[in-house]
Amino acid sequence: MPAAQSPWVRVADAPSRIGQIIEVRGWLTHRRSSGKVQFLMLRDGSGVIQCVAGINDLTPAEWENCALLTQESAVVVRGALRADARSPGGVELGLSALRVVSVAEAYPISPKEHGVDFLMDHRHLWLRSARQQSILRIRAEVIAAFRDFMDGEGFVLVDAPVFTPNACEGTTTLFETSYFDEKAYLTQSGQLYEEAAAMAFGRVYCFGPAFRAEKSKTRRHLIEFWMMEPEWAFATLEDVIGLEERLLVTTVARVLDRRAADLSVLERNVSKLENVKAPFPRIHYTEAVERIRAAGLPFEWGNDLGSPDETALSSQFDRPVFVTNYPAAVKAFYMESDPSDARLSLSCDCLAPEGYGEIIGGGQRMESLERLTRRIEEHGLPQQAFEWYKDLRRFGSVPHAGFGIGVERTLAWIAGLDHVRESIPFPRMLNRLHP
RNA sequence: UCCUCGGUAGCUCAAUGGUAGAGCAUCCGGCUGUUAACCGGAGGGUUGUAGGUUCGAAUCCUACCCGAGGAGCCA
Repeated sequence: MPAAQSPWVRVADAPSRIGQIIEVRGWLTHRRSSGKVQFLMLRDGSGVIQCVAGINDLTPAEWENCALLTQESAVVVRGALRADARSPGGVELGLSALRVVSVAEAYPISPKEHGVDFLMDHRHLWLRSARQQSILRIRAEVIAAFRDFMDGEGFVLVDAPVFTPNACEGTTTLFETSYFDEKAYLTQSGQLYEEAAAMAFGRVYCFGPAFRAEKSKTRRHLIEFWMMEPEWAFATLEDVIGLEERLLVTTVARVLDRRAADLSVLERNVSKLENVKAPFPRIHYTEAVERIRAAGLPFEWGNDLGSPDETALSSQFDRPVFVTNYPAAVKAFYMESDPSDARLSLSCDCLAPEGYGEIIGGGQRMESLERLTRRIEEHGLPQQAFEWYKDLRRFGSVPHAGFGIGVERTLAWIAGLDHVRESIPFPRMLNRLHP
C-alpha cells in the first residue's frame, strides 16, 4: 500500500496539489461503478473528493476490495490529482492504490430524506453529513468571534461554576443533584459569580453551559445550552448595549468573511446578514407595547413580551433590535431600577431578526445594598443564600452592567436554521437525552 | 402542564373497511466517465401498545406509550 513518499493531503488542500501524487484518508460517502470503472466519493472532514479507478489502475485484490466498499467504509488511497470538469468540485484523484481500513455495516443514514426523530436518534452519525458539519464549523467560528471580541475589549475570561448551591434567579426550574451530603443544582446562569469577578478584574466574561429543567418544547429551546456572560464594572445600561451591538456586528461580519462556503451549503440568504450594521434600533418598552398593539396583537402594558410579540416586533426591522427598560416585575431581582420610572428597570433584551427572537438578555445591576435586600425579599428569596452576593455591595459597590448571549440561538439565526437542535453537537432537549 | 398533528419494511412514504406495496438502503448479477448513475433479480412486516366494534381492521372507537409543532417560561 501507499508508498511512504506520498504526502497525506487534506481534501480542502487538494486544489493546490494538482499534478502531484497524494494520499487521502477518509470515509466513503458514495460509490458508483460502471463495471470496469469505479467512482468513489471520499470524505475526510475537510471536504469531499471524487476518486476514479479503472480495472487496470489497481491490483486485482484492490479492485475486488473496491466493490466491497459500503457507505462510510474507511479507506486510505493514493493517486494522481488532476483537474477534471466532469468531477464535482473540479478535481479528482486517479487512484493507483487503495487500502481498506474498515468496511462499514449497512449505514442507516442514506442520501435520501429522513425524519427528525430518526436523525436525532442517530445524531452521532448525523454529524458526518455536510450540512451538519457546516453548521458546527460556523458554531466554532461564532464562539471564536465572541471570545476574540471580548478579549480585544479587555475582558478577562473568568468561568463560573456549574454546581451551585441555590438558584441564581429563583424563577426557573433547576436540575437537582447530590453534592455529597448536600443538595446542589446545575447552573442556569453564571451571572452572579461574574458580578463578583467584575469587582476583581473590572471586565470579565464567562463561557459555559447552562441548564434549565423547563418543559419547553419549541424550536428555540434546549435543556442544556451555551452562554457567554460578560460583566462590566463602572458600566451603565448604555455602555453594555453598545458592547452588545459591537459584538454582534463583529461576529456576523467574521462569519460572512470566513465561513462563506458553509453559509452557501446551508443556502443562507447572506444579504440578510449583510444588513447587520450599527446602529441597531433601540425601542423603549412602552414604545414596544404600542408597536405590538399597532400590529394587531392584544397586549397589556406591564406584561412580559411573549414569543408572538417578539416576532411581531422584530419583523419590523432588518437587523437586531434592542428592547429596553422592561417593567421591573418581569425581570430578575438583581436588575437596577429605572430612575426615571420606578416601575421600570434598566434592562435590555436583544431580539434577532427573521423571527428568531431573543438572543441576548441583560442590563444594569442593582447597586445599592438596601434596594437589593428589599428586592430579594420582594421576590421571596432567602436573604441568607445571597449574603455573599450582597457583600459585593458592602465592599466597594459600583454601577455595573452585563448580559448573557445564547450561543445556539445566535447561531440558529446566523446560519438560518429551522431549529436550535442542529446548532449544538449533541442537543439535550425535553425527553431526549440520547445519544 | 395545555393545544394541534402524527406513528405501516433499516429509511422515506402509499394502501381509508376486503390478498400490506413502491422507491432508496442491503445482498446477487450486468455495464470502461459516473454525477442521489443506470438495468435485472433476491431477502426484508406482531401496521407504536392493549382492548373494543365488525363476517373481515393499517383503516372505525377507547385508553396508554412515543414523536413533532406551538403556548407558557426563557438564551
